[in-house]
Amino acid sequence: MIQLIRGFKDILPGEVELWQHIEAVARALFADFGYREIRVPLVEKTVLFSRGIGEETDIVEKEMYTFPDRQGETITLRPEATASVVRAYIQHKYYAADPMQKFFTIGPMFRRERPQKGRYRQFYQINVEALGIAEPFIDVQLIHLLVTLLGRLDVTDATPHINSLGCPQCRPFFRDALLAYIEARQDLLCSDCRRRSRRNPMRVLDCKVPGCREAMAGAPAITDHLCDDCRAHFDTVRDRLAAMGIDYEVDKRLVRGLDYYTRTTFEIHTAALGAQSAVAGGGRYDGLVEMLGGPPTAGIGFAVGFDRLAEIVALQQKDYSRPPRLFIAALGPAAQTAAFGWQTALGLAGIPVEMDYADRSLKAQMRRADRLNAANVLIVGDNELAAGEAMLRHMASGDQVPVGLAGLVETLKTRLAAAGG
RNA sequence: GUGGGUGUAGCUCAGUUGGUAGAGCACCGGGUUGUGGCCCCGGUUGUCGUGGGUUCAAGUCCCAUCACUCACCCCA
Repeated sequence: MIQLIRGFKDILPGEVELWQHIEAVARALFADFGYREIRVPLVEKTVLFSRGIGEETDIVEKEMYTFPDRQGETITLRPEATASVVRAYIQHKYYAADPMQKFFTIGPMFRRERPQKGRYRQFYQINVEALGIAEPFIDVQLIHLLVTLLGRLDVTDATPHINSLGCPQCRPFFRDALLAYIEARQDLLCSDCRRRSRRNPMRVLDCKVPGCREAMAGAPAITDHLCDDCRAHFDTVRDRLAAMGIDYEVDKRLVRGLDYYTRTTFEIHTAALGAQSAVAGGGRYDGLVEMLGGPPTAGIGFAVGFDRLAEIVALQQKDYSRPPRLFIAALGPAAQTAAFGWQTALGLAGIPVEMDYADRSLKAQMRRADRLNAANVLIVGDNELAAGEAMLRHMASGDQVPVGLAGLVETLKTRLAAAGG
C-alpha cells in the first residue's frame, strides 16, 4: 500500500463540506468589504521567500521545500502567501494605476515541520492583504474582519491580542534596551533564548519557559519606546477598536516570526487546540514592497490557519452534509432501468437522487438509503413504473415532495414511527 | 531537529507466565416482517505496522526501522 507523505493529509468527503462552508463565509465577508480574490502560484523562486521572510528565520533556514528544477534554478513550495501577493502586486504594477489594493487568497502552504495537532506540512491559509494603505483605519478593518469571520463561524473564545513592533526608526532603540536587559540576565535564560538573543532578541519575549518568563517580566516594552508616529498610529488603532466595540488585549510579548512585520501586529488564540493555540495572526509590513523591488508602499495582512479553524468549527458538530433528496429502491430489472432514467432527469433538474445500481434486496437498498441519510425513499417494482413516473413529474416540477403518493413514498422517519418504534 | 505515548479486521478494541487470531459495530446473504427499523441464523474481512533476533514455538520478549499521536521548537 502506498501511503500519503508524512505531515500531509486527505480532506475526505464529510469534512470537505465544512471546509466549503468556512470558505463561503470568508469569501462573502471579504467581498462585502471590497477585497478581491487573487490566486498566486504554489511555487516561486526561492529568493522571493528568503528575501521576503528573512534569511535568518526558521522558515527559511530549515522548513522550506526547496529544490532545483530541471534547468537548475532553485524553486520553493510557498511557505506563506504574503510574499507572493506582494510579488504579484509589484510585477503587475498595481502601484502605478491605483496603489490601494485589497486582496484575499485561500490555498495550501508548505513547511517541513514536525507534524502535530493542528500542524501539517501542507496546511491551508486564508490570507487577506491590503497594499498601499498606511492609515490605521485599515489595521482596524482587518482586525474587525477577523473577529467578524470567527464570529460568523460561531467561534466564541477568540479575543484579538495586539501589539506594535515599531518601525525602522524606533525599533533599534528598543532593541538596544532589550538587549541590555537580556544580557544582564543571561544566566536566568534557557539555552534557546541565549542563542536567539543575539539574532532576534524580541523572540525571547515570548519564550514559554517559566524561568525565562520570570526573568523577562520586567523587560522593557516596545510600546514604551515607540516614536511619535508609531505611537500615534497604535493609539488610533486602539481607539477605533474600542469605538467599534471590539474587545482586545494589548500583549507586549506579542512578536512575530517573520522579519517583515512593522507597527501593528495581532494574533487570535483559542484554547480548543492545545499547544497550537494561534488560529490567526497578522500585522503591518510597511517595508516589504520596497524590499521586494517595488516603490515604498504600506502593507498589512493576516493569515488564518484553515486547518486549525476547521478543527475548531468541527467541534460544534454541525452537519454540513447534503444528503440525497430521494433514494429510489428499485426492485427488478425494468424498475432499475426506469430508476436510472429518473435519477438522471432529477439530477439534471437539480435534485440529488441516489439509487443502488444493482438489483439488490429491498432490505439492502433500504439500509443504504438509511446510511446515506436520504430524505425520502421511493420503492418501486417492475409493475409500478407509472406511479414512479408520476412521482418524477412531481419532484421535477417543484420543491414539494408529495408524501405518500400511491403509497410509494414516505419519509423514512414517518415510516419508522408508523412501524411502532 | 529533541522527547513521551501508540501501532491487532473497514471502525472501536480484547488477546493470560510465549503455545495455530478474537469480540462488538459495520458490511454481505438469509429468516421474521405490512418486501424496511427491532429480533434470529449464517458469511466475508487480518503479511498482528515493517525487518531482523531469541526460542521447539513470538501478536506477546529483545533490537532496529517506519507510521500515527502529543509536547518542545517554530508558526497560522
